[in-house]
Amino acid sequence: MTINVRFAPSPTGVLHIGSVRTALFNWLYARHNKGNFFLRIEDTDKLRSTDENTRLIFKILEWLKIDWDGKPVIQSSRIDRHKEVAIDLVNKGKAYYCYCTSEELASKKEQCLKENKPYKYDGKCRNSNNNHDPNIKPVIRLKSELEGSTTVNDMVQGEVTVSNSQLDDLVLIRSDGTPTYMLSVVVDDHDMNITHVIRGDDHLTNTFRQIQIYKACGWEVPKFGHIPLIYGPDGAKLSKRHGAASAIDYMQLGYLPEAIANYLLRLGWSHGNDEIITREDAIKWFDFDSVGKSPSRFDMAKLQNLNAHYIKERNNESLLAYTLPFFKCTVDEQSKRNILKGMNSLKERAKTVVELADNALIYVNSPETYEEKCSKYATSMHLELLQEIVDKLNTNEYSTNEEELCNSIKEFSQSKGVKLVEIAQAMRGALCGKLASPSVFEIVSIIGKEETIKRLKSFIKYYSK
RNA sequence: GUCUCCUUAGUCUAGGGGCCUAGGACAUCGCCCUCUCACGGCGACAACACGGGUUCAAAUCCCGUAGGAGACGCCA
Repeated sequence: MTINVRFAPSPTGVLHIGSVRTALFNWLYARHNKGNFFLRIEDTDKLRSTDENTRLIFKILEWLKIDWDGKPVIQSSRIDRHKEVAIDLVNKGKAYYCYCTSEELASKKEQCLKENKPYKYDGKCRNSNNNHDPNIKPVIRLKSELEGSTTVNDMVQGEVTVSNSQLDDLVLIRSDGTPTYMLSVVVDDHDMNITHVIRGDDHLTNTFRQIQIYKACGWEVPKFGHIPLIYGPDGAKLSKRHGAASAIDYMQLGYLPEAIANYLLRLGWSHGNDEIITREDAIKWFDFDSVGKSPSRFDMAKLQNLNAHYIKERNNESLLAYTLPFFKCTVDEQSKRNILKGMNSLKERAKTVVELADNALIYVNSPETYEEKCSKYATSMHLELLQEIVDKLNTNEYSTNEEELCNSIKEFSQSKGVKLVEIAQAMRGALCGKLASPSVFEIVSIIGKEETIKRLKSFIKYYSK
């Protein structure tokens, strides 16, 4: 039997990072089992759904290389089918028209709240379809089972049973004639031949209601896997105030898709002590036995660590290409070549590509400003030393070969009785405008004699005033 | 409130009666390397929510308690 799974986000908001993990788990499960991974856009809430959000869903999945099979199903295009199923259920006596108004129900609900009783639709219209106001547009409700219990054998949560007395007659079709989410998911999952419904565990209790719809329709109930949610560092729902909740934010923050995927995979799933997991291994190893039941918190520090790892792992050319859009200025061809030359050193200093682009600026422009701390290495002594280096560079006494220059400057510092760090830091300030960077000798070797002299002179001039 | 689920260091987790003096990773701290910042290497700190059982033996099984989360819409 072919395994069919689906990812069914609704474009009513920006794609949440937790949803991305749901997509990942679905995708991994499908690929592991050589099944299909379908995509369905649940856009039936037309008021809140936007095309922009839909576009972003595709963009992020593509970015993460989570590819889907076939064409995405647009739920709103299937409304007629959903209605048809509901009408059919009414005809079979499995559902009924309910003429209770929202106001009426709201007051009943309030009453229950006051009395501290759990609210449930009382089933007023279930058996009495007479004497209703013809002006009222009815909803269609499912006649759910009153007795017994419903059990889900969940791939993650295990066996979970709920008494049917907890469930009420849910609305299938709203009074405006549109189908509800509960109906739509069930019909679509059935029609799409979904064999395994893998989603966030906020849907676990919905599942019991949905199973009743399956049963009423006489359809086979798929397998379910409800994965725990992801929370923010404080245990509350992950949101903007924790840094970022939407997947697109992480893209813009300079995280690599492979880092996000690896991080998300390890949140709630594990394979022994493995931390860095390739796509291939993830597909090979992924299963629901190793998905934990407890919710996890999002930890930026660990994501950063993983991101730093994947930055180092990327080859320099592809990393540069990926980083280019993150530069705040244009990067000409010569600068690109220089960045590439210094990339090995740049790589190990960056936790995000935003940082990488920032640090790579030394190969694009001369420093525009000097960090306050630079003044510590701009005393008259430092400036004199730098001037001597400028002169020796000018007369070619010093070469710009990294190793040779390093040796020369070391000798120079010894002859002057000055610690190497004093000279190196002064040079760093002059070359970078700040006191943290790759090796100054490497920088000189990359930007070359002219540029080096220019930057040293500017520094001397700036601090001579 | 009702129902459902969860609980190993700050965080992600391994573990499924004896291999546990509880393992790994991130974070933190220290040392080494060192032209700065990083990388890397070495090391340290740090957890079985609590209370009862069952058993020769419990992080592991059972029952309570506490805490947390989710659901209870004509939202999805």
